[in-house]
Amino acid sequence: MTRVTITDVAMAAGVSKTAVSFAFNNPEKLGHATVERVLQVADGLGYAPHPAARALSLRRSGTIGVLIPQRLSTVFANAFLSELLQGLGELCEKHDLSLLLVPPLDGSLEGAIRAASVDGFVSLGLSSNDRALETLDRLGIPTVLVDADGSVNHPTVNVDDYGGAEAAARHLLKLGHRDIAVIGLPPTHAQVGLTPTASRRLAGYQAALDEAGAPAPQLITAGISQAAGVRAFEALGQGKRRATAVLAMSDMTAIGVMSAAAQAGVRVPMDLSVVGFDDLPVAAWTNPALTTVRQPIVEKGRIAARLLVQRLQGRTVQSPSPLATKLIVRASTSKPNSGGREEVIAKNA
Amino acid sequence: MTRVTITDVAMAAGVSKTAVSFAFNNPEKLGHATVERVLQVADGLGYAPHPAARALSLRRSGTIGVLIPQRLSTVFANAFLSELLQGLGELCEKHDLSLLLVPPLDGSLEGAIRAASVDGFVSLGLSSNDRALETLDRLGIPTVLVDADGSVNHPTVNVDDYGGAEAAARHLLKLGHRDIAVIGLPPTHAQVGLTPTASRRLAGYQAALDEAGAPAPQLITAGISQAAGVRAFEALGQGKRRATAVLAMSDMTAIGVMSAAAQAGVRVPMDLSVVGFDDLPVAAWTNPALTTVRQPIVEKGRIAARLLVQRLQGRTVQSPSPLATKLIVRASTSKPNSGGREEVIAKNA
DNA sequence: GATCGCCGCTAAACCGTTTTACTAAAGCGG
DNA sequence: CCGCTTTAGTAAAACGGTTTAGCGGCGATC
Repeated sequence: MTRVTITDVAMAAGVSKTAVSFAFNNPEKLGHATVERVLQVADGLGYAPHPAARALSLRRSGTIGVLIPQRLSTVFANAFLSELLQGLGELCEKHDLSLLLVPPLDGSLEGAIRAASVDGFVSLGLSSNDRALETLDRLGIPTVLVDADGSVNHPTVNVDDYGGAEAAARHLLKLGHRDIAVIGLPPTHAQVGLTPTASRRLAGYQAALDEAGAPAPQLITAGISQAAGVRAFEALGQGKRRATAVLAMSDMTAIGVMSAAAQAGVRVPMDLSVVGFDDLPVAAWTNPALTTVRQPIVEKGRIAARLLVQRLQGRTVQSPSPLATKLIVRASTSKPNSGGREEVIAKNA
Repeated sequence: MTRVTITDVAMAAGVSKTAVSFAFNNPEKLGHATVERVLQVADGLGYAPHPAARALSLRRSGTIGVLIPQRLSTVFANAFLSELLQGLGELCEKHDLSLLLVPPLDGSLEGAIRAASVDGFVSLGLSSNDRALETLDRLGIPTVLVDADGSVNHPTVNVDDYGGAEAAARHLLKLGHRDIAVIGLPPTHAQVGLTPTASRRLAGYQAALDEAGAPAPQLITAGISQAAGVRAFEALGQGKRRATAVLAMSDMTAIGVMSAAAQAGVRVPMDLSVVGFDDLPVAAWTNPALTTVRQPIVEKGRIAARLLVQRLQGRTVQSPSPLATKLIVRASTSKPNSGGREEVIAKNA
């Protein structure tokens, strides 16, 4: 039992392949009666055009790829991608496009790129020297960058990472913190240095600290996951002068820090203030609710998809200016030592 | 500037197309020197085989589709899919497969199915009478069902929804609740009745209530999202006899109920007990932490992917027995009126 | 009454791979 | 030096669609 092809339909309807193709795609080129009959026969046989054959002939697949620099099990543990896909999905559905998730294949993003049958890519967090970008250019596949360095070749969607980070650090400084730890995003797959996002945020933190004459922060490089936050909390303890506040570059990391803190009997925010980044939905539900920097992730996805669709339609597009970020102050930050262990115990007694 | 094809490489290397193909796929059929030269030339030209052409010729695309019965922006608002994709992704990466997200195109899942260039499908929450299933059968695409009715044609991965629901209801009954509301999942796209999952859970709730001789629950049909939970909470208020406990079929819905409750000054669990379903990571972080039924979503994804891969390799596979669910008791449930508003106020006074 | 244009349809080329069947040359034992 | 088997490579036929160029027939035009 093999798949029914256009030839089968043509024979069954007593017409040529061309006629069948026209019946579906250019019905006005055929007599009304013929169209009717062909469609009837096709339906009866359960015919559906072979997607790959169609893609080969049309030179388009109706699919856009999402280039993901890490393993799916890692990256889906963070709601960031979910949010982005909401935005991407919204536009894709509007334009009848499918979404292909493209993680590194066999450890290599470049291989995955070559193997993906897509009309264009939305690529996440690639720095401008990434070899994957080079591959994209050589293949000439339209691409929109998200969370990347500015690029001449490709439109790029970014948020104001620098400003958001600066606001977060200033918030802590204003509360009176001096000893601050920064938990950085680790380099992703085959990335030489920091991700573009991470380095912009780091610069923002640094600027605020410098401005206030605060000492250099303890820099901890952890992952993007909750588990990474736990590890980061442990690293925190080892410093001679324990930081009173933590700036995390992702909400999930911040959550990991908070849960590890709770485990260790360190109270947030009394003993340790924690600031996240992203403002994922979950940030509002944690206990205490997380102070964090909001970035419009869904909107980022929408814009990226819109830009890509426009490029696919042949229009030339420009990178939008960075989207605004905003500090959302909730309950995970307070003045340092605003109720240390002893103090709390005393109160309860 | 057009894409470089196998013919270009062949000409540049002074060999036939066949030789180029062999150099990549059957190097042992060629002389060592030739292979070397061809690969060199190909690399120099930046050649990558056209995925669609390859798929057409090989009769496989190296992609598996995830059939999603709702819009991406809806379904990604719930971490359920993220979890499932972690499991699916894990196995796909191991087997060098990509994942294509296939939501209803233009409102129709069937159209999306026909247009998708995939080797197989993992399909979510389709009931056995869904027309999409019929389409899959006619096209003869290997499919594994998740959260579906048992099917003769396709292996199916399910969890013990009935048992989990029963345990949840019993928990509330044991605490002393009698007036219980059930918040059901709504029918998904083009679904005639409840989703298979929803009806199994409903049966489980019902069985426990019947067994205890409790009155029939107030049945509220809301969505899967947090917003749906908020709506459900409002519907709750309208009944003459206000329920003292809520059984939600999804953690996100439960969270929506809790936040709406907080907004309305109704305290959880003192005034209202809430039980979720899924045990998404977020359930542990809410305030109060959510009592819920745990199901192994990641594992479900892994198993579904493994089954599909085996089918693709030509092996015949059997549906595994339903995976265990487990009630996780946290802080969102307690005895009814265990501290009603008045009581609390009195205490504080 | 020949010509023009239009309608309805088809043959054949093309998209870019893989693979089967075949050939020319080389190696080798007798 | 002659047949026989490898070896190294190629031509051509798939795979299943779309699209271009063209062809016969027929009513309207001059």
